[in-house]
Amino acid sequence: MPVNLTPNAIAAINGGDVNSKPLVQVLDIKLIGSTQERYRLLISDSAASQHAMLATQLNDRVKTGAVKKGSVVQLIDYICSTVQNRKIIVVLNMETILLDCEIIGNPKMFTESESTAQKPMPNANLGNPMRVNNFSTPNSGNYSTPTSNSGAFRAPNSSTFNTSNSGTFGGQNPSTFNTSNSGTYRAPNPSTFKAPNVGNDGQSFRPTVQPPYQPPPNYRNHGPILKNEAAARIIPIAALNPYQGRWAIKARVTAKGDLRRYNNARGDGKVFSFDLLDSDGGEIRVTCFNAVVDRFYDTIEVGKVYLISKGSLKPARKDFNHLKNEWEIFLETTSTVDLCPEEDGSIPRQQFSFRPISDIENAENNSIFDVIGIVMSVNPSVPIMRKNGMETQRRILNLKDKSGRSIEVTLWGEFCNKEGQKLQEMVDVGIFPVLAVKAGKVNDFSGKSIGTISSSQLFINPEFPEAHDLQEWFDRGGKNASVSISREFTAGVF
DNA sequence: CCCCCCCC
Repeated sequence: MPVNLTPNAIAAINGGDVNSKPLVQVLDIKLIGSTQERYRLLISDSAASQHAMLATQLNDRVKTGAVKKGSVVQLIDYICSTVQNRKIIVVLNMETILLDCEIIGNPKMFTESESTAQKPMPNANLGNPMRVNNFSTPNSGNYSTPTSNSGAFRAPNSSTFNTSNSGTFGGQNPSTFNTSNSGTYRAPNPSTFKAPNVGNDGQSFRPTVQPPYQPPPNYRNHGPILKNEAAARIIPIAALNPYQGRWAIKARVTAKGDLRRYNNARGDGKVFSFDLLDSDGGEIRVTCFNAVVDRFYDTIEVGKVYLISKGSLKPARKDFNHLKNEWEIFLETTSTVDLCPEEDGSIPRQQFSFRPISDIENAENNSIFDVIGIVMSVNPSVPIMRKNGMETQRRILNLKDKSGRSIEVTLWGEFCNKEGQKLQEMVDVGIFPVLAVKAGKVNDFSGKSIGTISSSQLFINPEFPEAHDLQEWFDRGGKNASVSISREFTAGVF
């Protein structure tokens, strides 16, 4: 991951700076000290390097592997002092931003002569002029077009798409739409399509590490701020780990699970989870229990962007969590969740990895798929009594794609009354809408079908290139030919 | 700390 170390940081610290919280890289770590165990680091700002003593309370960071050779760290509390006529940096507190990183730049050992010539350290981490951000388009919350829409969708302006190898930018450029080879692409925010085509010049990528999180104005200036409560830097979700002290992430909610109550040997309680995606494509599940549910459940809305900090990281249980992250965040009462009211076009609404329906034929039971197809028929919602005695809604529809296969899609719960209802109304008047299913779960009861789970999302007539291709295929005759891979062909109105 | 994702 690309990182910009703070330019001139070493010289600035030698010149007395104690406030800049620079990003530096750890080039080396040595255990020293005779009476007390102590670590000496060699730190670099990519141009200059210098030795630094680690405060002993941070020894565990080295021992647990939370910081190692190559790590990019943010110095939080530090001071340059002279020991035996040599200047040395003492690191009192720091955060690991990236655990592993190639050596950045070609740092040379810092010398005093440079210190006299030191320039003020630019506050490079407090803002990035390259950053393309903050489209003012309101947050629409979903891609769905209104029911009254004829089913036609507006093809996005092709000039805002980058169908070549845009991997260099990692999808960070909000105007970039990476549809290269893997079949994975990141659905841009709708506002992206209306944005001017800026930043494709190769100059506009921004470092992965983002500016420090500033608390909302109404929480500022409420008495003195303790030094260790200074704003945590926003880091990529992909860089989160349990050994990190303070962190903040800025991410969009891509899915929100229902509030569930449980009763087990440990007692009873309530729980809900939601899924996050950030501008670097990192994803992670967040879970809240009991009092924390009360605190955050109503705040969290799908499609909105939040600044989140002070949660704890636990290993993700892969059997219950399909997100690409080995960790899961548990929020606590001290955690903060702050809505970012301004739309951030750099964070996609979803990342898709569409697979042809024909692939599901041989897919493992319970595997998770993203599919996109044309809705051929929609059955009415029916109440289903669950084995635990709770009633829920079920609605089955039939989805067909260019692979020439169709499949039953089972909507559960609220999906029946929201998207399901809308889809039924469209099909009832002869419109065959495009439906994208994010994170559907494969079921193999008598043939294959796919069902919604709490992480699922449905998009009706989305403005994706795939949707456009599908519609064309459909109009050219795809409408009339397909083979179902589900147990019964849901004979519909076509 | 949950862990349900449902039905035939």
